[in-house]
Amino acid sequence: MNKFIVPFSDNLIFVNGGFISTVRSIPNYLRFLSTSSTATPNASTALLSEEEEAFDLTSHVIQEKDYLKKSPNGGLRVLDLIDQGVLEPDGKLYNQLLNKCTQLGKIKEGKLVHNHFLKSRFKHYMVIQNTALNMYAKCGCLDDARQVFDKMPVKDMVTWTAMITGYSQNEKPEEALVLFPEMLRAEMKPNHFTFSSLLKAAGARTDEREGGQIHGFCLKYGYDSNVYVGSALVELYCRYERMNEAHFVFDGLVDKNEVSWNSLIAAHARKSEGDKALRVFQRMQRHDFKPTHFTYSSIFSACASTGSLEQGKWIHAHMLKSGLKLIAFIGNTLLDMYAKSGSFDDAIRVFDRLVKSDVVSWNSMLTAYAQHGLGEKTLDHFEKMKKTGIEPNSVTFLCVLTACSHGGLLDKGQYYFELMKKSNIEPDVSHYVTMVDLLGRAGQLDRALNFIEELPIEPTSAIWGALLGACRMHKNMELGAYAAERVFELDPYDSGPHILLYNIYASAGKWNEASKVRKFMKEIGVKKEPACSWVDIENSVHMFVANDDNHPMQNEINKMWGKISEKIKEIGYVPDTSHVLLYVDEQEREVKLQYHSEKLALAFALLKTPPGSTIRIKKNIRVCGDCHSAFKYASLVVEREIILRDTNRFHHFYRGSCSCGDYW
DNA sequence: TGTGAAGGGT
Repeated sequence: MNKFIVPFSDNLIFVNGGFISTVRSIPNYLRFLSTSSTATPNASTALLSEEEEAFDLTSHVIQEKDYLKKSPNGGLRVLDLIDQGVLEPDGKLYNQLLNKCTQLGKIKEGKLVHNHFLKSRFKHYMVIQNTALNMYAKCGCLDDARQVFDKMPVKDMVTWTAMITGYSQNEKPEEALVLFPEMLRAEMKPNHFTFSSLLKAAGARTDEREGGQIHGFCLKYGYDSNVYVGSALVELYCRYERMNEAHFVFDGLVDKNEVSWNSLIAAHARKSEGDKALRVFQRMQRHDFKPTHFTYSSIFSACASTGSLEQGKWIHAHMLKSGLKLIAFIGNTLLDMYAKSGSFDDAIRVFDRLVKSDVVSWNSMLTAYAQHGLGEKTLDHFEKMKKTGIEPNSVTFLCVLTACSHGGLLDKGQYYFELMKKSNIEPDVSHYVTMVDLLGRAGQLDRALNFIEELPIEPTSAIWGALLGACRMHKNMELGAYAAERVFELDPYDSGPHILLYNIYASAGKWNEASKVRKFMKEIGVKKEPACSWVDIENSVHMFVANDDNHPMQNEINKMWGKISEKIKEIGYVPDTSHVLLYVDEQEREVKLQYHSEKLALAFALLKTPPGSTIRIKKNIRVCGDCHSAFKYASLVVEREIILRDTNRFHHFYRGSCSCGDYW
């Protein structure tokens, strides 16, 4: 493991892993700051809404000043009372008022209080100036905060830190980092507050040297063992996706708290490392730390990404026992986990039990309906949402349009696209892609092309890709080739469009053209992602790749599929060999079909799960037409519900039919 | 009387 080297001079800056660079003076440090900037969300006011409803500046002051009880008016009555000479203000009062405005995000009132303060005899009080600066920064008014900062003739360490924090928390990491050397030049000594904000800022940028340098300063000033700074360091290395370093810093922390644990769990969740996230979660409890909203939110998100339904259910039970309320903060990820793992009914139950839902909860539910092919139900849900007064946003409309596209609801899709524009929500690329998909799937290929040509933006590869997909579906070779060319001009290295074009040619028997596509792919070095399926059995994931016969139970799997195949043929299944897009004879095509990864996964699941239980399979590409047909018959023969999640949506096979109504 | 770190939907 690498050691951290402590710099003992301002002229030397070291980072994790050893010496990176020598900086002779502080201005040189600035050269390390590149210009790109990445955003970090700030959710500090997430749980304030109930208190906000009860906003009343006066009532806040009343608690401490009895004579104000006689003044029933709220809001800025306090300022009037000062003007009328009824109330003699002191510095503490201005601070209280400014802080209350900060806490409730009441910037308009805050500005009035600030202006009043500037006319008062306390206007030179640095502490109150700091409070005002902090108020502007917390409310996202960075220009106002900066104005306060620039006008302050005397600044202390809190002034500098509040400004740095303001930038850090408002997605201006570069500005935060630039201020640090200035602060040092002004001979201010940074403290643990300064470092936690600087580390957050550094974590939002791509140049890892910056974070390393700040880490060096933390060590130099002796703040690395502070619990806030330590957690920020863990988070920094998580943001850089350097998990070994993150664990190394974490293990070295004498003082850990929930935040340090949550950072690690969230980072593994972001990287879709569900098993690692779960391991940290279990360790956290062994060390007697209580999981918080953040912990559960991350854990459910990790389970959603890996489709670990059983583990997710176990943690859900754990959460219920802990007594934490099902607020949107956790509920939305829990809902998403159930939806993504195919437990649609559980997703609805979570939604219905949410203590307070927000626009994300509604959008998540809309997504769940849309992905399960329930077009009309998605639209009902959307109408219900509007009645509750929750404002739809651009994601809401994307969910609605996706539902229309997947459900074949052409007219309704067009209606909602217009409604979106009328609601002053500007469509973005994702909406345009969905509209092309909607028109294309419905077979309106010319209209889809027309739509693209009239777009107010330059069409992207995703937009042309949607048209290409539709051409594959409707076997339109000429337009497909045209769309493919546009995609290749914009993004030649994505394998998907090449495969689509190959499939268009191959399914039409145009083997010369098809082989040209293969040749072109080889020339530019694009490789086809192998098709694979997963099935989760007894807490372990089993993966199957098409035509792969390396599984230890391969013989049993083949025998099982052989049995199923015979039975489904008896009731009408006919292998559709047009889905084997290889230049091979008919008999070999049928053999190829039976080794499709989803069929192998299904046969294995039938061997390993009790009769009657639901089978859940995941696939990395769209299900093929033959497998879709075979699964419908299989669900009848084996009397099981089979849920298949592919890249686009869910298919629920039950009693011989599929929830998608064969439209996908 | 003032300053800090952790989560989510297509």
